Formats: sequence, C-alpha cells, structure tokens
Amino acid sequence: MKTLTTGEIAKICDVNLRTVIRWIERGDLKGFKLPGRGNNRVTQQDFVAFLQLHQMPVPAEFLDEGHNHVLIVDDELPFAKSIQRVLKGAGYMTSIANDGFSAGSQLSTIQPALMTLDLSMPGLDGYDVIRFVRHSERISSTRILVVSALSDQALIKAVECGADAYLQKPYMNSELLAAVEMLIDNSNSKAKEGSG
Amino acid sequence: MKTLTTGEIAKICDVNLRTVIRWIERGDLKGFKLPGRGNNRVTQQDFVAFLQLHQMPVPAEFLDEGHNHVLIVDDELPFAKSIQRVLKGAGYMTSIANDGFSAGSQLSTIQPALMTLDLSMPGLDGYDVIRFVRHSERISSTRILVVSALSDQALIKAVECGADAYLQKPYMNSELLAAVEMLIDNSNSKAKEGSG
DNA sequence: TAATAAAATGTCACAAAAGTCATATGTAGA
DNA sequence: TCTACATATGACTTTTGTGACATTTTATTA
Repeated sequence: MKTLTTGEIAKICDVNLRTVIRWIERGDLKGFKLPGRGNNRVTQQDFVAFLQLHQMPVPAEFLDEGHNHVLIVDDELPFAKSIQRVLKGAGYMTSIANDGFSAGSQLSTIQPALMTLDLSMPGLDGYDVIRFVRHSERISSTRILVVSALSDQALIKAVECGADAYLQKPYMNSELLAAVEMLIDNSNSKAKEGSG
Repeated sequence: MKTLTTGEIAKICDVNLRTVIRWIERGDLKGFKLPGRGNNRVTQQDFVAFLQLHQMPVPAEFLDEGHNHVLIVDDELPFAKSIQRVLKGAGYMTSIANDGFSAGSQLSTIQPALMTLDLSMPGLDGYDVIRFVRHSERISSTRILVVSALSDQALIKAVECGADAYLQKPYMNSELLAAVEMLIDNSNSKAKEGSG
C-alpha cells in the first residue's frame, strides 16, 4: 500500500508541513501514526479522497488514467488494427502509433499501462525505445510487450534491454490477450473487470 | 503544484483582497478552499487562464516553463550540436532529439516554445510530424522551424503542412538566431532579454 | 557508529476570511 | 442632462488558520 508523508503532501498541496499535521490532527485528513516518534502517514487512497472532497487539484500520477490503456506501436497499419481489434474486444482502451514520433508523443501524453512494440520499424531502433522508456522517470513503469517476427535471440535481447515480455509472430490472438492481461494485471490488479 | 493565495493575487492585480475573494465566489476565477478556515487557493495555471481571458497583463514569471526552450530535432548529432551552441549562446534552454521517438516524447514532456525540425530523418516523415503537432491540442501551439537542404518546393510544402518558417541549408548562424527569435518573440514577446 | 536528512513540536506574527458600510461605476429612463 | 437604481469595489474590524522559525527527535545512509 502506497503511503505519503506529511512532507510529500505539503509539497503537493503547496502548504506548510505544519499545516498538513494540523489537518490530520483536526481530522480533516485521515492518517495514521507510526510507532516511535509518531510520524504521520496517509494512504494514497485517503489523500486522493481528501483532495477530491475539497475540490483540490489531483496530480496526474495519482489518477492513473492510463491504467486500462494500451498503446500499439507498429508501422504496418493492418497489423496494428488487428491487435487493436483483439484488445478493444477485451475492454481495453487503445491507441495506435505508426511512427516513432507519434509513439513517443502518445506514450508521454497518455501514459498507458502497456505498449506493444514492433522491433523492426523503419528508422526506429526498438532497443533504443525500450532503453529510453526505462530511463524516463515519467514513463518508466510502462509495461512493454515486444511483438516481432525476429529471431529468439533478438527478442531475448529486447528483454535484456528492459522489455517485460515478447510475443513471436505468428501468434494466436488468445496468446496476445493472455500476455497483455498478464502484464497489466501484474502491475495493477484493479485494471479491469474480467470478460466473464 | 504551484498555487497562489488571494493576497498574492490581490497584489498582482492591484485590487483589494476582498475583491479577489468575490471573484472566486462568483466563479469568475477558479479556485479551491483549504480545509480549516477555508482559505482560498488558485493554481497558477487557472490564474494565468483568468488573466488571459480578461486580457489582463500576465507577469513574466507565470508564463509557461517551456517558453524559453527549444527542442532540436535532427539525426545528425554534430549538426544538432551546432544549432544547440548557437541557441545556448543566445540564452535559450535547449534539448536534442536524434530520433522520432525521442522527439515525440520530449515535445510532449517539455512542451518547448519552438522545435527545429530536420525534414529528412530516416524513417520519419517530417510532414507527418508537422501535421501531428498541429492536430495535438497539448502541443499544437509549438512553433516549428524547418531546417533542411531540400528544395524550395519541399520547404514550401512544409509550411503548407503547418510549419511556421523554414531555413534552407546552408545558412548563417545569424539567420538561424534571427528566425528563432522572430518565432519565439512572435508568440511570446517577453520570453527573454535581448543580447544587447 | 557517526553523519545527514526528514518529521514533529511549540510559539508567535502575520495573513486571510467574513461581515458591514461607504463609495465608485455603469445603465436606463424621463 | 439629470435622477434613480443596480452592481462592483474599497475600507475597516474581528477572528483564526497558516507560515516561519528554532529546536528536538527519529529515520536513513554511509
């Protein structure tokens, strides 16, 4: 369970740390005390509820809007659409990027839970993309599913670069879906309702 | 998240504190209340929107962070560095993207005032990039300066796609700087101090 | 274990809220 | 042009939440 300290809350709300402690003492903000000095902690859930109750702005990173979103990166549109069809049918939000620029932009804007990545796009080194994502704080937790017809060796190299899983073409739609669900559920258990 | 108190806003707008509170109560200015006494807070973003809506002067320190930032998109690193040297020397913040993915990501993250764009990057259609930027709400106001050795015809096509200006290689550094300053000053006249 | 960073606490001055009344500004009608 | 009215803003006051500072204690890191 993710929790926040008074100092973190003070920064987010742009108020003094003293004030945050008073909110907790007064009962405006639900929190609990650690043993020892009695340091305050507030669960992320309680903090977001507090912000919403008082109509205060909620930082994007607490909303995880993209939690159900998959970005499909592939330059072959028919292929991307095929993936999209499968994932949409399973209830995921989807977007397609068919060049590197679009992929980078959408990844940073939408902050999706998962990205499917074609390794062999013209002018775009898939390994570089993986490394870039892993080294960019804002998007480093994005799950990466590499989808490619390349050799086992190439796919394993992708995982070594930081990809979470790979799927070798050709594959069955059920395999694609299983991989996506595994990766998303793995990172965020409340991502979606089952299809049953 | 940077916020402002009613007192700070009162000083900036040169009105009575009581008046600022009435603006918020009346809904003219979007704000929220802290628990406790109910002190009002206004996010910097909402305040700037309010000022612009009413055509009131916006203090320089409230302008976008990227207002002085230029993103250099070029796959040839020596060339990109050369541009960077010129712009840094003139006091601009700079970043380099040498592939499409990096360009898209940085553009969305930094939201720079201007992007220099090489039209002929491998695997990346410069015209597509320009159209994408112009159709993405968050970044559509980014100034685009096309820098290329291509024909006049190709450069004019870029402008038709939505680029703001172009610079044909080879060019003088002074021309580059003049173009950048013209485009940035055009969109934001108080972005920076002149070099004289 | 020592050094450093972060949080809690106590206190005081200040700043903001809220109520009220006076004044300024603008509009409509004669 | 003048008057009557509506509305917005400023001035003043009381109350109290918040910020700043100094200090102590705990947690983290080397």
